[in-house]
Amino acid sequence: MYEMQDPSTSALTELEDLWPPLAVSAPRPGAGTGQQRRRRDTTLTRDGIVKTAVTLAGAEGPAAVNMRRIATELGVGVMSLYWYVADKEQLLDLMLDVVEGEGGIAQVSGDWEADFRQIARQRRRALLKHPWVLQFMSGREHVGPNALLHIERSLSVLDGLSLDTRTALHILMTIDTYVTGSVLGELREIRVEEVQARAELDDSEFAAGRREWMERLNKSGMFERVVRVFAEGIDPDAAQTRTERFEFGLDCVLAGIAALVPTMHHDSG
Amino acid sequence: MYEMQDPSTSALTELEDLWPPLAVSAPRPGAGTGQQRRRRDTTLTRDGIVKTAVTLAGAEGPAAVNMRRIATELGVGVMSLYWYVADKEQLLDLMLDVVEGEGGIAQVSGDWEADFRQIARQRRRALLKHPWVLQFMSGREHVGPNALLHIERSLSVLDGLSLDTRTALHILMTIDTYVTGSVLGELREIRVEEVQARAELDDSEFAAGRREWMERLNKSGMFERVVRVFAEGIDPDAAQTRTERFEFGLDCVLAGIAALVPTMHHDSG
DNA sequence: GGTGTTCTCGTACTATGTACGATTGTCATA
DNA sequence: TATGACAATCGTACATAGTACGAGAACACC
Repeated sequence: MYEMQDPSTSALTELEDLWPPLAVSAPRPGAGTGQQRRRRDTTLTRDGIVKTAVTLAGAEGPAAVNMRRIATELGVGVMSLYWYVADKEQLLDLMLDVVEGEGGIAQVSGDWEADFRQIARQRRRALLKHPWVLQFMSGREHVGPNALLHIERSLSVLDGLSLDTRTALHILMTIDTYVTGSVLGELREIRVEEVQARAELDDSEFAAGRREWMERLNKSGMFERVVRVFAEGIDPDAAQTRTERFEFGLDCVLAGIAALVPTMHHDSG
Repeated sequence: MYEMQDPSTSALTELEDLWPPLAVSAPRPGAGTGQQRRRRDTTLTRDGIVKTAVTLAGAEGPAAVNMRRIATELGVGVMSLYWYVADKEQLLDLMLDVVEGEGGIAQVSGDWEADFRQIARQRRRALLKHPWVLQFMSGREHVGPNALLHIERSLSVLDGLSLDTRTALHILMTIDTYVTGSVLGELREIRVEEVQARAELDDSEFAAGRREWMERLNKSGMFERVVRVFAEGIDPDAAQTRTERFEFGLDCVLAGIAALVPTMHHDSG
């Protein structure tokens, strides 16, 4: 299933004051600084809470991320968490930014196409490693410090092309959009596969249901091509196929950008 | 805010038996067929429930979609819903497929690039019109009949290129991936804008907080380019910019595909 | 009227997030 | 060393979800 991991939240504390206003207010005065006040062996800290939440999400899925469970995991009372975290929303924001910062900062080689390919792959890897991220991300703003670092780094890749700012942003978001959407689809596929695998254990009924479904689709006459796709059978190496597909799409996007760069707005400077 | 709308769920009933097994089991025997049994003026039906839920989501956002509220809206007891719908998950699946079928089926012109552009735009429009869809979609499989129709139609666009099935699927998913990811980002932006607009009413504090934030970013020295982007100011016509950006990315994706088509695997037939 | 099926829904249980406020440990000062 | 202020902890309680259970009403057919 998932492997336990030890998320590095080191960057979290030092960048703490780079969060936008209203998003992640600092903990109550003096909280999290750790040292002076301690009454139990395991001092509670915001980082500790976030780290636990991330680990928990990775190990048992997003559903396990609830305040009571986190508190239990840390051996503290539920409401103690609220000293360090305004509410669950804020905790989720903090969790997301941990993942955002996980990959570290890639080197910029000067070849923007290669650089973007690298960045895109790394981001895909991170999102696949933490399937819960997209679940929590949908519908959140998320401009934590590590997300900003990601943007800054990506913008720097385009330095050589002297594009104007808006165009550069378009390019970034186009790529990021592709990666996000892609992983979203991949995770959906993976989940479906898991369901199938589980159902195929007592396969008779499931397989029969599925066959009957295909039958109905076929009879309706409206799904000629879809039926053909299904008939080709399940992919023996689905993961490999997904990677290929990702690379394929990435090729398309990058090739498209490369083709259009000459026609783009350039910096007037 | 949102406008009330009357989702056309007509296609829902006739396509009901095209759902995959395990996903959306039919309602209890004879339920939803409507006619014979009625005891109150407003006969409860599965379609009616789904339609109400969709309208509710559009009018008051995804948070308003809960069983008690839907029941109230229909003037029935909460548990009555469960005669027609296995659980909330199933209801969400049904809701998604309503939106999926909303745009109707586009004509296929023969120019695959133009056709895909059309399909992509239509899908974007649908997703922007129902912002709750992506919220509910993330992490669901969703292969309802209307989704299948969408796939079938898209596959038919590629008929002329005689690509092998897998490659054709790659292309579809690349485009769909782009659209999904794009709208995901757009909605996030829109939500942020709403928050800002609301906060700018009592602007002093918000503006100050924001200014201070930029200050901190600037001082850290790590966000040269990001700060420059922010400094350029907020977009006066954000919606227009988003459309431009969408079209820009779509151009990139399509251009990329066009460039790579000659190198792709083709049908052996 | 009797009987079985279809449909309705009140009640109650199980999560959840979190407001409130009592309580306790710690430090700076008197 | 005593004391007051503050940092931090957490038990209790409430509101809002989904939904299991099973009693009963309405209906069809005999």
